[in-house]
Formats: sequence, structure tokens, C-alpha cells
Amino acid sequence: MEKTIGRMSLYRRLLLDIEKRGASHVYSHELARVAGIGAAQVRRDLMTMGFSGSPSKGYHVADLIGHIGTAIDPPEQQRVALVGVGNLGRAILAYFHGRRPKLAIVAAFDDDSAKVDKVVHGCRCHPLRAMSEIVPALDITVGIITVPAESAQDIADRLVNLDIKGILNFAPAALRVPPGVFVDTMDITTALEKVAYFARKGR
Amino acid sequence: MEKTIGRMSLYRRLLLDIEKRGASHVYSHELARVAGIGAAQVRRDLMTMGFSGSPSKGYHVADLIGHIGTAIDPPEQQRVALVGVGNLGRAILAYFHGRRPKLAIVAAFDDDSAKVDKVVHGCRCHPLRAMSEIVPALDITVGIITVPAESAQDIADRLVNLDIKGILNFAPAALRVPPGVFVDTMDITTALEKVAYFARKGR
DNA sequence: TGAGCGATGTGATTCAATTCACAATGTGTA
DNA sequence: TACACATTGTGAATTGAATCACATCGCTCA
Ligand SMILES: NC(=O)c1ccc[n+]([C@@H]2O[C@H](COP(=O)([O-])OP(=O)(O)OC[C@H]3O[C@@H](n4cnc5c(N)ncnc54)[C@H](O)[C@@H]3O)[C@@H](O)[C@H]2O)c1
Ligand SMILES: NC(=O)c1ccc[n+]([C@@H]2O[C@H](COP(=O)([O-])OP(=O)(O)OC[C@H]3O[C@@H](n4cnc5c(N)ncnc54)[C@H](O)[C@@H]3O)[C@@H](O)[C@H]2O)c1
Repeated sequence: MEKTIGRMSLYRRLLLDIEKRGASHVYSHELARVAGIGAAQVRRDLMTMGFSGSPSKGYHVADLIGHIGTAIDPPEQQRVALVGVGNLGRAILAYFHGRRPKLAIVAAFDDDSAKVDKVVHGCRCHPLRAMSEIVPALDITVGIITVPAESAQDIADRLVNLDIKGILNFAPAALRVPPGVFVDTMDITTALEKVAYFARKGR
Repeated sequence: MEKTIGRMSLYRRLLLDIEKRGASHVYSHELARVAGIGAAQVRRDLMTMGFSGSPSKGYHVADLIGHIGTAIDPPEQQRVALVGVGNLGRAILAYFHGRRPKLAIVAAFDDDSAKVDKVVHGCRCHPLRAMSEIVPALDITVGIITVPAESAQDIADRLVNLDIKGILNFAPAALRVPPGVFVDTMDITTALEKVAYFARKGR
């Protein structure tokens, strides 16, 4: 069901578009077309999440958007820390700044003294050593790791010790975390190599 | 088998580390441990790719690195174009600059005249209109899309028309491409929402 | 030399995700 | 009213990935 959750976020974006175009209902096959997947998949996902439509009108767009929100959005603001204010870290800070009130990056950390204490895209960059104070104080539950691979496990361990429950990791390293902590690793290099491979070999 | 190809890139990085530490052989369970997966998975992957080890010594590290290279690396340089020199695009250009001689980002494109004709991390940023000339001239086969979602399908269409065979897409949009073109979409927002969701709900 | 150990390679199995296929249902039409 | 149609909801079938389980082999050591 992890896959389904991932697609909910996509569905919502598409539904907001559809709503903007003035449609009040969508059929599974319409949503499927814009999502680039099959209609049965869409119906199955919505069923899994406990939504339902009408065989004649399809799914009510505004309703569905609301339901997805209550299903996947945090009920109150959920706070995120980013560790490693390098090129990628800054791009992420810029992108999320002010965009999601319910899911906000509220602190950044780096061990490079040239970056510490600067405000980057609306987010203060703290020294690494301040983590153990700031993370609990702000009740941060999610971490984004954008440090070099060698440091990634160390940072993950610290975050876990500070009771963080989810990590989005961009370092090309397989993180070991205790059960109860959810990790998703986005390995851009591997993704590019895979695309290059299939661009050459097909399929 | 797409998943296996993805892991090969990871295995190689880990093997290079292991080699650096002076070990000449690895057992499947050792590689599995550092990769964060099961030993059977590792053996299955290596088998799928046609590699084999010895029951007594395990897999020969240097050999394996070489074999993975011939299996997944381009035999000669494969060239990549990046479209959308924004925050994320620049981070990617910085990261790959000079890192992979065999897989090089050799051209960038943007429609913002303030960016055009500047050299960003060793890569010249061309006006969008130059794409139809430069992509064939440099024999570029892979595209990276880092433009806003509204423009992503348009850029994908152009790239496909210029005979590109693989796209790594960072825009939160499902791209429609003809068969024979491989697309991988890395949706950072969705990934973060998923992590946040499981951080709250567990599993 | 040969028994025991610890690995590989792989058929069989399990598990999860996706897709198929169709009964049930509401709608529009004559 | 009754019929034809398009769509939902969902069990069943399919596909594909991950895992199990074990026959087999090379090494070590008595
Ligand atoms: N930028 C990309 O396109 C790209 C592509 C593939 C992988 N990655 C991975 O993403 C990660 C970040 O990439 P980047 O391009 O931003 O690198 P970068 O070198 O620009 O940034 C790394 C940042 O982490 C900080 N840092 C280093 N060690 C630290 C530590 N122990 N604690 C806290 N901060 C520390 C550095 O001061 C720096 O600010 C790396 O693991 C990289 O391999 C990035
Ligand atoms: N930066 C992130 O962390 C992040 C997170 C989630 C998603 N994304 C997605 O990645 C993409 C890029 O993000 P970003 O933060 O770099 O955005 P950005 O606004 O910094 O950069 C976008 C760049 O694309 C250029 N551009 C716009 N339309 C274009 C067109 N039609 N042709 C060519 N160039 C065009 C702009 O001039 C700009 O340089 C977006 O689709 C965004 O939704 C980024």
C-alpha cells in the first residue's frame, strides 16, 4: 500500500487541475489518462483508501480532493529538518519555502562554518551540534539528508536518536535504521544510470 | 529486471568501497549487509546479470566491478542534455560536472534570457530554440527535465522529436511518451509526503 | 583421505502489485 | 415502463519481485 499512498499525492495535484478547468466529476479512466496509468489502478487505489464514486457520474472532484487531504495530510503542521546545505539542499529549501504550510522545513544544519548562521531561503542554517537541542524543541519528526554519502549514516543515526520517524535520503548510501523509522532513498545517480542504460538497450 | 539494473549501480559503489578497504573477495551476505537487502537478493541479481562467484571465496571484487561496468556502462561516452537551469538543474549540473566521463551532461537549455549563454558549472546554457540544432549535433540520447510542471510535457515532446531515448524527469507531471522512450520520474514532493505520512502513521 | 562447514546457484514458493473481467447500478431514451 | 449503455466496485487471475530452501561444491582440518 506504500505505492498507493505515493499516488494519492499525484492524484490530488491532477484533481486540482481538473477542478480548475471547471469539471465537477471525473471518471476513473480520465484520471488514469492524465496520471499515465490504468483505470483499474485508479479505482483500486481509491477503493483501498475507502473512497467511492457513482457509476453514472464518476467521482466527485472536490470531495475527492478533500478526502485525500484528510487521508494523507498531517492534521496539524508537521516539521522537517534538512541536513547538508549544499547545492541540492539549497534547491530543496528554495522549493519548499512557503509552499506547504502543513509540511514545513523549519531548520537546516551543516558543519561548514561558512554556512552556519546564514538564513537560506527563509530557513536558518544551524551548526550540526545544535541539532540535539533544536530538533526536540521544534518537535521535528522528518529529516532530509543531503550530505555526502560518507556522512549519511552518521547523520541518520543522530536523527534517529532524536526520535525522528521518517527520513528522505538523497545520499547514495543504504541507511540502517531501527524498525519504526521509515526511509526513502532517492538516488539520482542510480536513476540517471538506469535511464541511460534503457536509452541504449531499450525497454 | 529494471530493479536489478538499478541495484547494479549501487553494488558497484559499494564494491569500490570494499576494494578500497583491501578486500579481494566478498560474500553475498556481506554485500547484502552494506546494501541493506537480503543475501538471496544479491545472488539472484548477480546471477541475472550472468556473474558467478566461488562457494569458498565468494565473489572476486575487482572482477565484479569490471563486469558491472561492461554490463551497465556505455561502451563510449553517452551524452545528456538538461532542460531548466533553475535551482535543481544547477545542483545537478554541479554534481555531475566532471564526475562521469562516460555519462556527461554536455548541454543545458533554458528559456530565461538571463540564464542563456552563461556557463553553469562547466556547462553552457543555450536558448531553448537551439535545442533542435544542438541535440542532434552532439548526438545526445538522454534528457533531464527540471522545468516547472506546466512545461514538462512540452519539453518531453521536443526531446522525443529530437530522437532522445531516455528521460529523467523531476517535474511533478506524468509524461506521455511513445513506446521505445524510457522515462523515470523522480517526484521529490511526493516522496517527502510519503515519508511524512509514514513518519506519522508508522510502517 | 574424508567428514564437516559454509558458501553459491537456482527451482520452488511466497508475497505484493497490477490487471482482468464482470455483476451490480444509476442514467437516458423511447 | 423497459431496455441499452457506460461506469463503478471488486473477486479472480496474472505478473513480477523478493525470499526460501536445498543440492552442490571447494576448502580446511583431523
Ligand atoms: N546534486 C545532485 O544532483 C546529486 C546527484 C546525486 C547524488 N547527490 C547526493 O546528494 C548529496 C548532496 O549533494 P550536493 O550536490 O548538495 O553536495 P554538496 O557537496 O554541494 O553539499 C553537501 C553539504 O553537506 C555538508 N556536509 C558535509 N558533511 C556534513 C556533515 N557531516 N554534517 C553536516 N553537513 C555536512 C557540506 O558542508 C555541504 O554543505 C550527496 O550525498 C550527493 O552524493 C546529489
Ligand atoms: N527544487 C526542488 O527541491 C524540487 C522539489 C520538488 C519538485 N521540483 C520540481 O523540479 C522542477 C524544477 O524545480 P526548481 O526548483 O529547479 O525550479 P526553478 O523555478 O528554480 O527552475 C525552473 C527553471 O526552468 C526554466 N524554465 C521554465 N520554463 C521553461 C521552458 N518552457 N523551457 C525551458 N526552461 C524553462 C526557468 O527559467 C528556470 O530556470 C520543477 O518542476 C519542480 O516542480 C523541484
